[in-house]
This record gives sequence, C-alpha cells and structure tokens, in this order.
Amino acid sequence: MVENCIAPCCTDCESAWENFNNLTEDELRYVCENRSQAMFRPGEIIFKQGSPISSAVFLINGMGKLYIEGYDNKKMMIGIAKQKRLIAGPGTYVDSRHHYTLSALTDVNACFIKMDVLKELVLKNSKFAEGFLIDISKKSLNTFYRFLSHSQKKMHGRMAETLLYLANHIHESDIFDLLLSRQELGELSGMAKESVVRILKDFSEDHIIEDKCPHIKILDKEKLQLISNMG
Amino acid sequence: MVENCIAPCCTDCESAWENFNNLTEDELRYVCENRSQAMFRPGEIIFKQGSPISSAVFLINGMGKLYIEGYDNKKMMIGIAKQKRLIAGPGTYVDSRHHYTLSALTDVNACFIKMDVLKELVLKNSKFAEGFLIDISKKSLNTFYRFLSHSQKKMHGRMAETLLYLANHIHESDIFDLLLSRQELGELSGMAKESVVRILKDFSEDHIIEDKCPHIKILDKEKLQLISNMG
DNA sequence: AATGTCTATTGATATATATCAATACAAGAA
DNA sequence: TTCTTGTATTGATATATATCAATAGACATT
Repeated sequence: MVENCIAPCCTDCESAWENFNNLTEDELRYVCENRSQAMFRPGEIIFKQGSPISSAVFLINGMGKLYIEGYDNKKMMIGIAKQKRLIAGPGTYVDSRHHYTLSALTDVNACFIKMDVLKELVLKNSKFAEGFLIDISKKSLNTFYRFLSHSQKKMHGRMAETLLYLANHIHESDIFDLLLSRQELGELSGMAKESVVRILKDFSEDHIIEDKCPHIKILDKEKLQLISNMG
Repeated sequence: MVENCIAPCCTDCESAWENFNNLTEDELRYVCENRSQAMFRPGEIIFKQGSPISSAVFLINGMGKLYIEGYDNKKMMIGIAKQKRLIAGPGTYVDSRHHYTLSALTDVNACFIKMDVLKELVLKNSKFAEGFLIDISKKSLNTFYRFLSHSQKKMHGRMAETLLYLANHIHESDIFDLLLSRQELGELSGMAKESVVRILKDFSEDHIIEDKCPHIKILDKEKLQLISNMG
C-alpha cells in the first residue's frame, strides 16, 4: 500500500509542473531531494486556510477542491486542483499563510516540495522565476474573470460557465462523472444548492445537457457557451 | 506647462515603486533612460482594456481608476490607482494585453517604463524578480478578498468596506473629498447607484459618516469596521 | 426488511437588490 | 438671469435569488 505510491524522481515525473523544465538537472535533483509524499482519502484536508505554507503541493494523481471558508460559515470554491499544477497560493510571497483550504475529492497522491527550496531556486534561476511569475499571473487573471462573471452574470450564465470549466479544463471531455455534490456545485458557481438543481433541470429540459445524477453529458455545447457569454 | 512636469531621474523619484530599491544604480539608470512621461486630464484614458502592454505605468501624481468593461456595458471598478504602485496588470506575463482600463480621475502625471526593460531586469536581477512576485501576489490576494466580500457580504457590508478602503488606502485620512460619483462608487462596491445613495443616507442617519456630497467624514470607524466584517 | 442518515428535488415564500420613473439640485453656457 | 445638462435623491415596483419546509431517493447499518 505504501511502497507503490512513491513516484519516480521529479526528473521523469509525468505530473510535474511545467516550470520545472526551466531548471537544470542539478537543480531538479535538488528539488527531488526535498520532497515528500502522502496519500489522502476523499474528504480529507491536505492543507488548511490560515496554516503556514511550508511546502508547495502537487497532485500526482486524483483531484481536490480549493475553497475559502468565508463569513457565516459559507464556503466559496475557487476551483478544482489536479496534476501538473502548482498549488501554493498567493500567500507564498506575502505572509506565508494559506489563504484557502485544499481537500481531496478522490483518492489523492500528493507531492510536497519545500517552499524554501523553490524560493531559493527563484533567486538562483531567473528563468524559473519568470515561470513562477507566469504561473501566478495566469491564476490571477483567472480569478479576475471569475470575479467579473460572478458580479455580472445571472445564475444560468454562471452555471453554464461552470459546466464548461469542468468539461474543458478539469475532465477534458464533454461526458464526465461529477465529483461535486449540488451543494459544492453551488459553492463553485456562487448560488444556493436548490438553484443548482433547478438550473440543471432547466438545462436538461432544453436538451443542453443530460444529467443522470453523477453522470453529466454535454449535448449542446454551443448553446451552453452562448448562455455562458451572458445568459 | 510642459517643462515643469518632467520628474527627476528615477534615482530620486519620490513616487517610485518600492521594488526599484532592489536594482543597482546602473540598472536604475537604465530604467530611467527608457521612460517617458505624459499628462492626463480627468476622464482621459491612460490605457485601454484589450490594448497591448508596451509599458508599465506609474502615477507620479494624481489618481486614476482601474476598471473592467464587462458584459452589457457594465463596468466593474477594480480600484483606485495612485503613486508608488506598479500598474501593469496580470496580462504582463500572460498575453501582453491590458485586461482593464486606466483612466484619470484627477490631473495625472504618468510615467511610462518600457515593459521589455522591466522583463529584462527580472531575468538579470533575481531580487527584482522576487519583488515583482511579491507585488503580483499581494494584488492577487487583494482581488481574492474583494471577490469573497462581493460574493458573501450584503450591500451595507460592501459599502462599509469600500469607505474603509478609500479612507485607509487611498486618501489615508478619515476626512476626504470623494473623487467618485455615486455611479462609480457603485461600480467599485458592486451595486446600483441608487443603492449607494440609500446606504450612504443610512450611514449618515446613524451618524457613522457625515456626507456633504463630495465631502466625506468618517465619524464612527469602529462601527463601520463592524458593518464591513459582515453587515 | 427495517432504520437512519445523507443528499436531491420540489414548491411556497421571503428578501435583497435592481430597475424604472419622477423630481430636485448643482454647475456651466448663453 | 435663464436655460441646459448631468448627477443625486426619493419612492414605487419588478425580479432574481435565497431561504424554508416538506418529501423523495439513495445508500449504508443493523
């Protein structure tokens, strides 16, 4: 159970962060020496909002959800975490605190790399630093547009957008099994769980999607895109 | 009119970005050689959403507003721009496009520094790169919390927060002259202009603020903070 | 099979907030 | 001064969306 989850050295890890390509062989080996792994079961918390950031996290396999615990016990889901993506959070270079929680949605094999090591490499290798900047910038831009859509789109538009996000970026297929409950789908798209149910029903009745509970099939992607672009 | 707006070299510019402290004298001189300046009148656009990012912008004096032009001609104001802050936007390292518009709220003296030069320095000087990372991270974190508050707070809470933002971060005083119309205040706090009027009236009647139209005086900051923390 | 515990679904209702419309006010232009 | 134009204010109304409450399924446990 334990031994078969040890990933090979970062050098040939298939789930590695793109930016590691900017490191020299020696530097990558250094990263490798400063990593550790752990397995998580669905529902388990990998890191918690407020706690100090000691390591960057990468999911070797499985998926997780990133969410902020806000006012009044309400959760706001930021997105789904999966392999190949740095999960460190904007606090890394600000206050070394996690500003959101990561919990496992499936069985997760997670790799932890000491943040000090990555920060050291940022100072040593400027291409790596640039890669870091690109990564943070992309995420920042995403947040922006999510913010915009939450502020200006109505519920149907947001739900369409969410479904497209899941299909295009997470499952990379128009047919997928939903990892999220209606409650969680609401936290991701910014609405009450009852509204999620009603809107998914609307979409089903209009033959835009087929929804056999955890099973989702996007039938009319153009229409979904149209609704997302301001429904 | 023209000559008196030429700022001294960045070396002793009072409005300079903090991160320029990480540059050597030579590097700073290099920055200085690649800058230009321009004056703007209230309402004029300094750079426009969608246009290519050729330069980073710094306001030597005056203030501007940053806003996204979203769906349905609705604007979403991101914040107020003022001196000492890098205004480059998250597109810098992604697609070299501006993702929001900057327009002048007052007379503005703006300094433009070629983005290529800054990017070159990021690669040359790792401390500078780190400073850049810190800057972007802070902004990203801000966006996050604004997003959270817009999603979860009610109008009174958001307006309280906005007033505290203006007092603490922009005007740095509890008494200030509002640069924004009710419409713009609505774009900043995410509500209709009529709602802005009604809430400011509520706050006035409760003696939390004094509002003699462009004049604002915060009378009860604790209460305002309380409302902001989930009113 | 019976029981308990979740989550999903549905309908009824409440509430926050936007929109619409009318008026008042302020600042410039003639 | 009067006129014009834009913003601010106020009240009435519409609408999106949340909340509440009840029921129905699904799945595990006994």
